[in-house]
Amino acid sequence: MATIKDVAQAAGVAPSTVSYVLSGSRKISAETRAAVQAAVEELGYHPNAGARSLRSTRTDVLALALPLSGTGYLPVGGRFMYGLSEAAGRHGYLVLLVTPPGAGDAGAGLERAARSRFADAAVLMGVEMEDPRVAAMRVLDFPVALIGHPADESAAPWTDLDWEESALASVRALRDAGHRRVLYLATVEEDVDTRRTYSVRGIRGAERAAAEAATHVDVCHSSGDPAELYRRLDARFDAADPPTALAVQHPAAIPGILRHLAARGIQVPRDVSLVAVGSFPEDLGGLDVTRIELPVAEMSAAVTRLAAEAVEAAGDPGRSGGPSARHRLIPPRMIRGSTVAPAP
Amino acid sequence: MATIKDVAQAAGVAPSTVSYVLSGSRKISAETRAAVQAAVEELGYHPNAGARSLRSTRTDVLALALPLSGTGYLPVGGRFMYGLSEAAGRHGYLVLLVTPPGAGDAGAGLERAARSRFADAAVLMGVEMEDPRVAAMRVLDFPVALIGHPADESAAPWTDLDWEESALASVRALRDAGHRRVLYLATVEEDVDTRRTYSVRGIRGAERAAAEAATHVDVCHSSGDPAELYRRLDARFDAADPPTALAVQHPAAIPGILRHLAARGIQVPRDVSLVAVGSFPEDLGGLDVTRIELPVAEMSAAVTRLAAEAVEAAGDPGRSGGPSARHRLIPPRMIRGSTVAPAP
DNA sequence: CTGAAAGCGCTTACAG
DNA sequence: CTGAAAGCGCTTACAG
Repeated sequence: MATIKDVAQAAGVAPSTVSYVLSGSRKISAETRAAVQAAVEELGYHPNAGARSLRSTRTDVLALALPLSGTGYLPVGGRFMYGLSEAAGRHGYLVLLVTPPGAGDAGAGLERAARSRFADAAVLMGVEMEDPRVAAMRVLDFPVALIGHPADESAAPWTDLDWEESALASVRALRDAGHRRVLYLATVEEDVDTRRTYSVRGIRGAERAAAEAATHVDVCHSSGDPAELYRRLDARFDAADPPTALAVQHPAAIPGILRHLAARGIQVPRDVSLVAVGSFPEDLGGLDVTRIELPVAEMSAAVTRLAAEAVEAAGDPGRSGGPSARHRLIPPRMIRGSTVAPAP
Repeated sequence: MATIKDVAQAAGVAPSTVSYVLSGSRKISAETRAAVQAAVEELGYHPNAGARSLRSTRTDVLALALPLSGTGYLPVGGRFMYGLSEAAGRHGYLVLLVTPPGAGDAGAGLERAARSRFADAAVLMGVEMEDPRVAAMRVLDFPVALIGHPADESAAPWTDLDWEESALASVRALRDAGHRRVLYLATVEEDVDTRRTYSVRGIRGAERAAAEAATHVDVCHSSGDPAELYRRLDARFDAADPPTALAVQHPAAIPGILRHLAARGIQVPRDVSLVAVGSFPEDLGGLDVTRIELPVAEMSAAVTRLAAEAVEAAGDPGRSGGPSARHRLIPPRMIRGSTVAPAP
């Protein structure tokens, strides 16, 4: 593989000059620059990543800390990996996947990635309200940006869909259609239990909706086990006062829910209205569901920008006064489908 | 961040001794080793990745070349990212995502990753029958392993589900249930057109099934646009001799297909039987579909092993005689669900 | 069984 | 406008 020396020799200049041409951090005569660029092209030269990072302490890599799999949001993980890889690429970053450790200690793989300087910053997925990884990275003085809206908004830069407003808007849309008994199906309970930000904030929004209006909102946790989920639904629909509408923050379950309800003779939207909270079109099996979509591309772009800023800030001296805690909270956008009808 | 010098100082030994303790490539007295390990622990030392790779030409990173998104297999990408990250982790590797370039030149991002030595080897997804990335990486002498069964089986090490046998087995299962007119719904046509290995081989299997037996097999390409897909289905079901069974290699479309057929009064399995070729349970919206599952964990483990071997081989001298072209072709395993019934 | 030293390929003050 | 030189943090022959 060609090194900077090879390029320098081919161009008839010093290695340092090649470096300056490539970084653009010094004025170079047009002649010299052209010669160097020709040599670079000719030799297919790309600077060695290890040498560059050793010297400059920049790797041009973002570590993406994956959430534990096995939750109801598995498909989401894949979307963010794609989305972040693309957004990061536009900023000149590559994305390194960091799988969560088997047990206990939050951020073992992440900590290794940080301490070994595999990356310049970490992007955290599956963020919890009080996420231990944030503190762990702060100790290491390692920049982070979160996909998730943590309890302490100034703990680290973050971006998220406004799940609280999303849940609220979903219930309101059903209320405005005349529904007075709404079942809010939250995320799977593992996510609730670990206090994932989207779980907690979605439920919070549902509870706010319950408090504000003439609509009764029953909050029920979903389950990764369809049979268990259907039992919970049945309990509600067997009750004296069954819901007339559903807001569902577990979009992957929606096709199955519709099938289960249909088997009970319950049609959407004839008998029950439905809104999906934070979904992709693909989650819905081609159904034209009224929904709030998860803006993955926008969130990926935002978190990349925040991470890049955090990297810059870590280099600067003016940063010592604590994290700047910029964030981007994305308001919900409702997409009207055909699953909301006036209450019977 | 602690360096090897800090550890050496704390342990009262030379830096080289620390290195030897960590690599295990030299006999070290128990005393010395204990002192070094204590210092490593104490300081939370992790060797700098850049320095290590600069010196040893090992990065402990695998580059995962992503397929273009937007195909019918988007969810699959996410599964492999998770699966590979986990499998790679067990072999001591981290996974770096490499997004395909916007246009033309196959492997620009990949080529950069290879030339800059961001990784020790590349794992290719979305492999085409004659994949230009394989040749590109060979020129660079960069090890690869493929998730996909290429035309030239000895071009590079690879693993794949045996899609040809999978399609064959699916049609045979339907034939054995008495079906004589089977519609094979292949992958989305973009994948067929780019000659993705799973597309081509799935169709090949369907055609073999057509040739071998008293069953008529109609091969139809799927579409990422549901409306278009349903038009194609309608054309078949409106024909004089409509199919009595479907084998579907586009699992994400199955919930929608069932809904569309139901709207036409066609019930599964009463009127039409169905087999899914290469799916995940989640693709199927909780339906108990008779299917051949895509063994992501097994494939991830296999491709990791192949990549690791390719890295070793690249270091060895005995390798110059061309690629060893090991592979692992995984036979289909049929999971019986409730969507296959005797032919009417 | 352990250490001193060279050098991997860069970047960036220092010098002119 | 350009170059010679130091050094980032490791690994690994070389030496004892």
